[in-house]
Amino acid sequence: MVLQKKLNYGFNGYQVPSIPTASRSARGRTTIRKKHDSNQIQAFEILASVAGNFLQENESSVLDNAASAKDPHAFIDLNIKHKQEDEGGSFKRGLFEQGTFSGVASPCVTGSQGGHNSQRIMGDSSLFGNHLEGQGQNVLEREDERIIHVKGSFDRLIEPDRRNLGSLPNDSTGRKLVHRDYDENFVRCTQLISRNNISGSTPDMLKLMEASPFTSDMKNSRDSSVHEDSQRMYPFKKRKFFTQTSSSASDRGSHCQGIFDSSDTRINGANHSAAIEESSPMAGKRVHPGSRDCNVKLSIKSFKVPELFIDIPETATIGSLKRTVLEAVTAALGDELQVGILLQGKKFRDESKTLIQTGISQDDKHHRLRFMLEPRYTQIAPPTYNKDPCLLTTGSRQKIFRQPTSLTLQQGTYNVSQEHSLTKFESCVESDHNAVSSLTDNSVNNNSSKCRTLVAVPAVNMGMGPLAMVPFRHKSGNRDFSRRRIRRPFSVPEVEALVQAVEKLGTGRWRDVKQSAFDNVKHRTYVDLKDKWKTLVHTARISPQQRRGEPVPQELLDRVLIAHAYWSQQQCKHQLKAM
DNA sequence: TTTAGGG
DNA sequence: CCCTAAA
Repeated sequence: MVLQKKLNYGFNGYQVPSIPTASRSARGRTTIRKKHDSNQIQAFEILASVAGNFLQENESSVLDNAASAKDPHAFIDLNIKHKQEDEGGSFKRGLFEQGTFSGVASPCVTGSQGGHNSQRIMGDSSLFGNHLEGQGQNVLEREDERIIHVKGSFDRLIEPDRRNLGSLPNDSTGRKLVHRDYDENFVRCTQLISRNNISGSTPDMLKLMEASPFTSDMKNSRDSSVHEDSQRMYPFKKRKFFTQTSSSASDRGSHCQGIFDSSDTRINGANHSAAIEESSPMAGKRVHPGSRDCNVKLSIKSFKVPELFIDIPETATIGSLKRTVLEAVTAALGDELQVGILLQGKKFRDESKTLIQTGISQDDKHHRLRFMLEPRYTQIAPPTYNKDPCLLTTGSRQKIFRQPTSLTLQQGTYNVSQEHSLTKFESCVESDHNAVSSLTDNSVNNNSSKCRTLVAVPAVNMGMGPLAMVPFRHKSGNRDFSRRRIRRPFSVPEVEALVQAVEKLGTGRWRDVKQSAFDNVKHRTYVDLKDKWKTLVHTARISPQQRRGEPVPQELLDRVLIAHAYWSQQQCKHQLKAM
């Protein structure tokens, strides 16, 4: 029942320090528990070197350079961008100063939300996704086994959601079509393996990034599951403490929860670009004294995670796999991490020095800039964010607690025939064609014109400094967090069903509409349907050229307008009667 | 919980 | 899609 085949994934990611242990509860659930004495974080290093303007001048050398790294454990690809100060898209150093590490973990591109005090950091999961997807076929191939081990590079266990494990179906027979919904995916992650066991199979990250196997190999796969969420992002959304204990979305119960700090933080992202920006109070202070016209932009393009073992049912979707991995990565990064700076092998402690003063910003390939992830000294005063971007830290203001997610996989044969009636969806196997289209717009912030890249070379495998032993999470308590649901564009058949239902029931009875046409579609809530109708009406009113996504047949849009007009009128009549 | 709307 | 005030 449990795996035998191990799939190797090259996660571009951090070497994740903390290693919780997994255990099984009586109910067979896998839970994550911190090992008593491994409740610590191993510091690890990311070695980087300034490599000049390669993005522009010699990108291939960068790739080669990085690719030649022998130690797969941790290398990080950084961009340093010199950018003329311009109000529009200037880099905000805030992130580095305040440093949500999660933002680093997920290559981030964020647009500053003008006028918002809150930060919205969109992290990118595609980085993981591409790799996973690239080998996702392997997963799909394993149909004879219930569980598949996914071996990545990650020093950490992932924990499934305890809440829904119980719902893991034992049997797929006799089930009717089910949605392949993340929320129904069950993922079990149990053990981890030595970090050294990379099997040499850890794909070169950079190459993967270039090749993006998923897009090339999976694109034509018949199994839409391969497509599923290929380009999706999994933003984390922070919740306000003490508010909203439940969500209206019915299918969110199994989402992992956690807590972010009180600022509104989002993680989201774009493909492989790793520009990191942040809108924050710090944004206004980004000008370095003495170098006010030249910012150094650092962006972590990629990173590798040592090893990760996941037990995952073969019936799990690629999407759930991705999510699991992402979950693990983000969870592992958690809080309590900070980044130390090593310059030429020595820890650089003077945070007041500027990049220029330290030479980091210079076009110098010999600086050997390193970053070191390390536990945060709890007894240490919070880093001074305002001073120097050299220290990335999760910072006290940016606590991000995460809990492993639970993905329950509704086992069941995924029926390709996609039987659906116009009025009732019992199976929704969309292939999300249009999800792809929205992704071209990444790396927006990569103004490569003045971009330098720090090529990370593999870190010397050590990093067990004195800081290595620190409780991973000594602060327990509120960990509630939920993530934004994945985007699931409505397919045409769904739209048709919706239209038909609304034609029949009207626009004010979304619960009935849901029940009528989407009763078995768990990921479509009545709110979703209502929202979709709203957008449909809007879509129908705008010119076809302005429409995006999978085109909805004009005929349907016409019906939308008609139905909308009709029911609006009915509503008016009712209101008049009531008066 | 649903509805209705703004974000 | 999310968040929420209202119903």
